[in-house]
Amino acid sequence: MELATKYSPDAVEGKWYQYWLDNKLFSSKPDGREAYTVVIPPPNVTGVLHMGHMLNNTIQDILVRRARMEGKNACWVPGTDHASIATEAKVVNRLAERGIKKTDLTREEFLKHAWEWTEEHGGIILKQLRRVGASCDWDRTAFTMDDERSESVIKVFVDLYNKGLIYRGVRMVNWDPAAQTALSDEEVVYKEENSKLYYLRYKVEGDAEGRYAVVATTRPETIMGDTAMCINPNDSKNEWLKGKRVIVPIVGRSIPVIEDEYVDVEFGTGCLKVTPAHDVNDYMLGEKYNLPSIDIFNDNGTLSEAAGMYVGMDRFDVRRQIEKDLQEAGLMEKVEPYTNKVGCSERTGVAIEPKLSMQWFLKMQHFADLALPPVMNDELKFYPAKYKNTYRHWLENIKDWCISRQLWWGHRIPAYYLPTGGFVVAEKAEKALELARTQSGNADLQLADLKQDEDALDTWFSSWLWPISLFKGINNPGNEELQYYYPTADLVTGPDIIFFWVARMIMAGYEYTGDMPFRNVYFTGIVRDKLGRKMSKSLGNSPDPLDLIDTYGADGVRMGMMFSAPAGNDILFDDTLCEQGRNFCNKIWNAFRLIKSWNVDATIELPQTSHEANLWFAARLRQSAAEISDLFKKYRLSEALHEVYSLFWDDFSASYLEMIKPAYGSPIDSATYTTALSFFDHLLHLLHPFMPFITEELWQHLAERKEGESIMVSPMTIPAPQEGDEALLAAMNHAKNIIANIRAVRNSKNISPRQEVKVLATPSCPVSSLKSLIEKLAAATIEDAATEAADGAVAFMVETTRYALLLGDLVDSEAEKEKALAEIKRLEGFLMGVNKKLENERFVSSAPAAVVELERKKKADAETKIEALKKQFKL
RNA sequence: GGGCGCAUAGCUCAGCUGGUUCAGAGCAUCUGCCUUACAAGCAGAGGGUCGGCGGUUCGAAUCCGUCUGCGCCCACCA
Repeated sequence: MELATKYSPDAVEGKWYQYWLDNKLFSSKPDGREAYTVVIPPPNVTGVLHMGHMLNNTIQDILVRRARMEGKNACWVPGTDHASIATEAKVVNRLAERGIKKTDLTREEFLKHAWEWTEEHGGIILKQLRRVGASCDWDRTAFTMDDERSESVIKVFVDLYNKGLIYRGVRMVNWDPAAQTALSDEEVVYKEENSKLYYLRYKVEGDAEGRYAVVATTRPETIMGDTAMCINPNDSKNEWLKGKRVIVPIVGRSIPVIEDEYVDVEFGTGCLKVTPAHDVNDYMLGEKYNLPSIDIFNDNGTLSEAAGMYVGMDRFDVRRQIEKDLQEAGLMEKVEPYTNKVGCSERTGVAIEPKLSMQWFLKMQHFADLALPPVMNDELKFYPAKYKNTYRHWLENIKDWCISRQLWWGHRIPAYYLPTGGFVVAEKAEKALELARTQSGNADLQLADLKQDEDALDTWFSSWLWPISLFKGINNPGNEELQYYYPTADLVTGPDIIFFWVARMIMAGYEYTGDMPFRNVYFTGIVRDKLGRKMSKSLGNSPDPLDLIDTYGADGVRMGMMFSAPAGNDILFDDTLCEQGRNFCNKIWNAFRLIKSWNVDATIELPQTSHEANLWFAARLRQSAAEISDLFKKYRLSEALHEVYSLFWDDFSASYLEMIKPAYGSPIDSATYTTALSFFDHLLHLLHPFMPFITEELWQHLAERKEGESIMVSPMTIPAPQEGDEALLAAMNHAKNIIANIRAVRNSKNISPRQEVKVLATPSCPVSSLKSLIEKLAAATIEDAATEAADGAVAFMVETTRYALLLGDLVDSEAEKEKALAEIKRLEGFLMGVNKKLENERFVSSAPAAVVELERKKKADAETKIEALKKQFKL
């Protein structure tokens, strides 16, 4: 088949993905091979692919494909997350567009809409992942709210409740007035905001002089909830307020002045208003001093009846209004501009309201104790390791996890309330009824008498089971699949969800399987634009990955992402990187076209230059493959890619192919041709994890393939580096230097290198002869050069080629000698240091044996080197 | 406020236990080339007191101290 001059991704990518699917090449079943398992960080079921997904899933695919070609049983499990708050918000919005309010619907009706939405939009993102080339085992596709996963979640809830780790209680929680639900601490993000600091006058009750205390606050709208004023007992300037009562401005209520060292003497006036219902610290003071608590807000952020004033107004409108009213009443001392940090909902963006409410909590200390040691002692590795610190800090200061959400979209809490008070927790309603009857002593109790808790569980309460529940490990502990695939190998995710997800999966892993959920965690960076800004919808600086794929091809975009994606570092994404990726595809394509264009003539003898080239590139390939393996082990994927890139471009295309290339129109000998094809095959294997499509296409062209064969599942067979490789590589470097010299001379004399020269020097070639040859070549016309070939000392041929190969030791000039002298001097200095180190008993006895050994080796190497140099230059 | 990390070419970064990768790579820039696989290409060139200042050492991009400037995480003062 004729190959197009330029590579066209469109003609290739869809075709091969379908081929892989048709031949079930992604699917995995337990067998005798070593398992390599990855579970996808489940994207939101209704989400669409963005650059973050692109990066994350490209990395996973690279790891999975590499493992597969290494002969492992690779299993990448895809799935989606129900993302309760985000999805529920989207459904609510859509209903609103149709004029339907959530409050007008029953739970069942609402859920019907939500499922409709999920089925309509769900899985779009999974389809998009196929365009990226993701080699997931699609037969295993899961959803955090499918039957298996839901059962697991409920089972775990009941189990933890029975273990006494889940409790219900009134606590100050982060309330999202837009979503009207509680949030966990992790779902609150602090944003800097320019606001004002209001100084309010609290008149002292019964003070003859009419004096007042001044309180500084950023939230004057909460004064209706004030139940005390607090001063620091050591604050001399407020000493006079001790034991007094003050009047809340406008409200007119009399409240006590209490004393606590919590109050910062330096802030504002040193007087703090205490609103136990609406501030975490005030709540603590309220508990300590037994203060009443007045909840002045409704769930939607408007003022409640309890406030007594401004009822029904929004909290921010009240702030503006009360500012005016205080001014008019002469109760406002002053207003200052003030920058503070306001906690906002991660999902809806509105300012969260600290609110007292009844919620479900999970005790975390037990889990922290389980999850900290394996990470700290590197049983479970983090890449980059710096995140170990972050992880430790969080676990050492862990707080209980608020797991209930006032949402309908999610796993409903399996708690059932008895008509007489109290509740029972059970997986199924029938079981709950049984328990309820026992608990209440009322055998006539009916299902209808029980009322199930209205709340749903935090989304992460299902995600934390993901690596286990995907293999049915909760409902069916110790089953065959779980034993085979678990623990999974690598988790690839962003550092932003280290607490939400990574830490909690580790906890659940140890709790429910007694083992880690994954052996390694690779933290990706955040994808930013080339100016370093986070990609966001509002900035409009986030390209659509699918558009990029249309332009550059999936392989090109994957290359673009990986070119600059060191683990844990943010990546500054730029389209030109994809362009470079696309160009590389074309380079590979053209290299293949060249090889395929040659006619083989079995009667031709193997030319000496080609022989040397074959030997050299084989050595280079072995060396490079070993290097790449090492980089993969260290998860330095970007560097591994650079290595493959340069191996293919610089060494294979620019050097090797040029060396073996026959004259135009001439045939090639069969030994070289076969060798070149085998090199190409090896290179495709090295490239495949990064660029799956073009490598499959070319691999299929490389030889006759049977239906169902694929590079994807064909093993990588590059041998390990061998004795003598280094000498070959050194010889090639030497040859390149000589060529560079020839070119430099030609360039300096403005001689066009239209026709270049292939030089072949034997090891016995006298250096002096070579030097004069270089001079002559530099000036030579083709005819002159051909004449020179008659000289027996150096054989060379006129060719249209760009490289030469030169074997043998050719170092001999004065300049080289000087360089050698300098080198000897440096080595001697080095030896001095090493000797000192080795003579130091403390070093020898305390340093690890391997380190001391290394020092000895370095010393020996240096000595040998000096010896060799001296001998060579007769010093 | 507490913790972690970063600063090397115009940009993005490598540089491991101090010397044997020691000042590097890719991109960008500039120069010359439509050359018989590839202009999505080829051949070259320029560009850095390794953030500042001190210290340790025979020797420092590398170790220590300090200052400056960034980034991230955690906590949060009303």
